[in-house]
Amino acid sequence: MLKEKRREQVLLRATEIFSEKGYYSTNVSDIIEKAGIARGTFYLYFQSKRQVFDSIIDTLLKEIDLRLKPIALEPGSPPPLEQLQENATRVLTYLLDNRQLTQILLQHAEGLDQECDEKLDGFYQKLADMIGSSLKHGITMGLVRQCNTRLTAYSIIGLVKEVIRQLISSDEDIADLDEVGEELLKFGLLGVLLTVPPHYRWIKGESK
Amino acid sequence: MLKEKRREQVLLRATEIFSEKGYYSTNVSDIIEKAGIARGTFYLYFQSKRQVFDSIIDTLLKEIDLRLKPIALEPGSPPPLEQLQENATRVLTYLLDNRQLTQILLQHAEGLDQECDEKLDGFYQKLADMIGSSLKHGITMGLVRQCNTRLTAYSIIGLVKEVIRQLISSDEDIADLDEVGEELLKFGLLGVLLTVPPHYRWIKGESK
Amino acid sequence: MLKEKRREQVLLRATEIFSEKGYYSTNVSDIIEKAGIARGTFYLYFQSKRQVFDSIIDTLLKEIDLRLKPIALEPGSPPPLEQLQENATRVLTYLLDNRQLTQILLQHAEGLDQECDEKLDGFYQKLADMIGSSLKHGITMGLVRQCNTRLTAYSIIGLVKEVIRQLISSDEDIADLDEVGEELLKFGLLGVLLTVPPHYRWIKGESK
Amino acid sequence: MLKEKRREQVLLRATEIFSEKGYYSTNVSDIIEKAGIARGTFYLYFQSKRQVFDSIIDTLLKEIDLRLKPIALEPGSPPPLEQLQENATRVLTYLLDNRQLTQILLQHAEGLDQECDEKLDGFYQKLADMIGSSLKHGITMGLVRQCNTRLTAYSIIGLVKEVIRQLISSDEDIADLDEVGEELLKFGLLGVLLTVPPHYRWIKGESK
DNA sequence: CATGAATGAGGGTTCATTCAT
DNA sequence: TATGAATGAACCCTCATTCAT
Repeated sequence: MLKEKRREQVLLRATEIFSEKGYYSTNVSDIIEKAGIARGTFYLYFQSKRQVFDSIIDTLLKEIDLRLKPIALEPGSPPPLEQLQENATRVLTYLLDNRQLTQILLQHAEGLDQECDEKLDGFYQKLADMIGSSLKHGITMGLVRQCNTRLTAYSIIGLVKEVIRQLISSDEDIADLDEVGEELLKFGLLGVLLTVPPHYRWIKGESK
Repeated sequence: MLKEKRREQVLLRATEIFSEKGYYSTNVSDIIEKAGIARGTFYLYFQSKRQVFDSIIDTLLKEIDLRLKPIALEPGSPPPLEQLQENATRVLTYLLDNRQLTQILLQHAEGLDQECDEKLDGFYQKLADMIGSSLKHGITMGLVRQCNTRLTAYSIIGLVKEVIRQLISSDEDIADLDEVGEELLKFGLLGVLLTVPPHYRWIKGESK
Repeated sequence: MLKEKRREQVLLRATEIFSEKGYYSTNVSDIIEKAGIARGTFYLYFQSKRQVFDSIIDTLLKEIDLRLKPIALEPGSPPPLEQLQENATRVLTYLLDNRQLTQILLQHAEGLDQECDEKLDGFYQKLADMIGSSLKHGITMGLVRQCNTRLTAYSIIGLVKEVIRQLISSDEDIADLDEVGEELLKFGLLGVLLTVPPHYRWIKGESK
Repeated sequence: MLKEKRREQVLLRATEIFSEKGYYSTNVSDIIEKAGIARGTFYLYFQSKRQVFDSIIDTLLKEIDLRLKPIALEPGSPPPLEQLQENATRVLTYLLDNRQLTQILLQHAEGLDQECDEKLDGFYQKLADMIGSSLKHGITMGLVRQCNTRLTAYSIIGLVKEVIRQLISSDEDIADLDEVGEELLKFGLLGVLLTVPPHYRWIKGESK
């Protein structure tokens, strides 16, 4: 449909500008100018400037969601870790293929206002739940060590977010995405230590 | 001096509001109302609304910096990991004791505009360098496994940022900060695996 | 075009107010109120209050310029003095037909700020050059007595400016513009003396 | 008296700034800073910023007035023209010795607002009356040709104002003030023509 | 559907003046 | 008398949104 196409056009242009300047520094004027439409036309397709931003965020979150398949635990399914990594790969590929969207998500959406924050919180919580479940399952299976799964899940999310932020902010094409993925995975799975110290409280004489 | 005290008062109030509503949604009117001063008085202490925000951020970054002592490597120094953890503890304690400041740093400063982003980038880069150096040193000493130190450093930063964000956004008093610290440390050091798998490519038949 | 017409409307109203109150005492509120437009509309047609003023001045100077035809010296041209007087008549008629503009030029533009002063200086300098050239030509032709042409040119300009200021400030319709013109001309050409005194230094025994 | 001295100091400094930036662009801050006094102190000596300006103008007009001696017509007095020129010399010397004051008078006072304009109008009118009387007397004595004395008086004032403006705006020290005076005088007395044309209507076939 | 002129609430900032010390 | 912190009215300008064409 033509209407849908036009709307898409505007969203595309708006994404460019939002990703560069953020929500508040982007004017409707910027958007309509770049989109080549009239002021009034803009309001035919969107109710407000804010709706454009929300639209972009919603689409993005949905796209990420689409790439997150629940970990199948039935016998015969691929190993859970493999499934987890496939999820990660799908999402990361999408994010790196859509840098402007990712930029908006990581730099401009967070802290925008309460409404937006709640939306993101919900999303990350869902993600954390998913990761947490996998961790719990891993623990049950004896693969994963005992840990606070919620905390660990958020650690993983934060770790990935920060690295993506870095990858994106530097304009360099990611030389070797696979290497990055492997590094992250190793870090998440193995930590930084070369060998696990023989006794656990090796740092200082902690009582706990 | 009295003048300094007044300024501090305004900064305190501004911090409250900025942390709640972010930079753009906060009006000078909000600040002066909450601070109980007249409009003109505000501009007696600050050149602009933006300067208030910058002042807050700069102070915060400086306070964090003060708590980051370079890792001493001389013989007789405490173990590097212990020093690293002490740094972390000092910073985290400060951040959790000043939730509003932390909220501003993590939620509202990032993506504010190019200038602010560059400031933060510089700060995190310095932090990453510090962590990276420690990692390199650990590798040399045979404590830390081979890894991309820069990537790993940013992973650690991101991990900590996200967990703090979570701790702060939930209004609950952190039940057991020590536990959180230990969990993070374990995750960073050991990863999530219970045992290191015997052969390295245990996930799927990767070519690399 | 409609847009141009609206702009003209605003300029007209602004001219009224500027001529009465000067630049600084005129508010944008005054202008939009008198023009019957909304605040935002004003900035649709002008970038700033200052631009309105500049626009008025620029147009005025251009209109004056249009009425100043260079003195033609080719054989067959009308006598230079006649051309000069025609220039003067054209300009004066315009100025007296547009009293508010003239008021702005003579009372409010001068001393507004450096930028405006430079603009006016440039204009008057050009005018002085034109008059100066005519004087030089007159001297060559034996019509005009030896004199400092630059000084004399500015004298003429000042003389005219002041008289116009007077004509305009009194609200009375100029009874007899022709008479005024002739008086000015006579004064400029003949001075005030009835007869040239036989010897030059007739006032007091000057050494020079 | 000390109080008077302090006040004088401030007026001096204010004169500097007003002459450079004009009334509206000069802040009380500028004045007190340059005068080295506190904000409150300023208002001990002056009721308002405007009063400072008025004070300056009033003093200036009074000083000029002091230098304008009425033309004595009693037998035995010096020739009126000589008296007139002495007046002019006294005033011009003062104005050129006090360039900043003159700058304020000629560039910034005119058009400031109605009140100030009326004050100046009054002053110039008085001046014009004085010159006009002399002219009338000259006519009676057969020295001066028939003319509209009021118009001619204002012509003379305007002529002098403009030339002074020029002399002052160029920072150059006036090389030869006497020469300027003589030029002006010649222009005023003789006009620009070398010889009076034999028949009066020499420009074009005017009916008058 | 499309346009773009018009709107006006609201924002940040300035600055002459006051007043408690 | 001298100070300078405090005041708040007023200013210019922006910009998301509306609406007549």
